[in-house]
Amino acid sequence: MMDEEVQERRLGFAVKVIGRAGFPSHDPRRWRSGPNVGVSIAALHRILDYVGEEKIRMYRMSSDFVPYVTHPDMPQFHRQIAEHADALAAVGEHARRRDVRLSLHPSQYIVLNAHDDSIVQKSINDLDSQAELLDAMQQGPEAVVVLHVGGAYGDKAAARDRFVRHYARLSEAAQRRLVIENDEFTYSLEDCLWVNARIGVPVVFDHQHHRLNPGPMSAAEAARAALATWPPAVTPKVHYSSPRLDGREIRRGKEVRLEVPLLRQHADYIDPWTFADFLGTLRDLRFDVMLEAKAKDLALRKLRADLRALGCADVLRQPRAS
DNA sequence: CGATGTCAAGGAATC
DNA sequence: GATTCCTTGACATCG
Repeated sequence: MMDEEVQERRLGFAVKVIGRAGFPSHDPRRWRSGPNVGVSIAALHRILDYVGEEKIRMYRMSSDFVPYVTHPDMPQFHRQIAEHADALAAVGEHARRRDVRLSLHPSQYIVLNAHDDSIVQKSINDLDSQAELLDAMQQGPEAVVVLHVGGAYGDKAAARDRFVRHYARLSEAAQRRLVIENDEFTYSLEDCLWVNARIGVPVVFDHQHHRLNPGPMSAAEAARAALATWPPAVTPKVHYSSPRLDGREIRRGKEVRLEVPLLRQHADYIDPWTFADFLGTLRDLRFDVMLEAKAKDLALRKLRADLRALGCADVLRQPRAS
């Protein structure tokens, strides 16, 4: 029966618990109040208890988990990971005990392929720190740091080359943890595969980004190509979201138009039919699915319930590890 | 106490 | 060159 559990695909959600009150993701206080990773660790223990109850086995931690840890003007915060090594190892053990796969996704300000070297160096410091955190939590190779390739700066090929060059400056830990994700505007899945071919960094397939910024491959083909970039011993993962369908009406005299950009945003919940169709094309492959929906853990719980109600919960089953 | 302003950070589109 | 959006919530401060 252990084997049956292993056959269930992991579904995950990002950062914020909204299905229950009183589960902050980290210590959110401003620097004047002396925020500390110890508070974030206590918060994560609570979240792990919650996801354990809900049988959720994947969770993206807040990228602000260690407050101000790389802030250039605040060296007093820079040693938190070393100072809390024991507590970090303990919370990491808690996650492993519950079989919860952890990940991190640095914010939009982390741009490894920037022109400005001060931005590059700040980004490297942040990525090194995020990898150091997962190492301190003694997580296996499935705990990855997910990053977009970055800006285009009017010359995508040159910017892509810069990503490859700057990657070499990351710490060993950051290089080992880093994976890249296709984005909705600039770097398509093909671009990510190009980077993978150069430096071996695995690719997270983001379904909605692929639909918004597609190449020649269908979603299923693109997902297969991305999944193949992962080492055989590491379960890959993909990102899945549904578009916001409501629109804000803008009235100008008699004319009424709808704001289209909302479509690029994440919906509150996941459309179970399109989700099931997509997973149905990949039944033979092992991978986890990170859901990106505004309703977070509630969206995950609702998706599971919806798939059961619609009779397609079998798409959450996957082949055994080989 | 409720309302408002603020938060470390970048890129790109728009004007 | 400057402004705004992206997107996010809750801290922090003010009235």
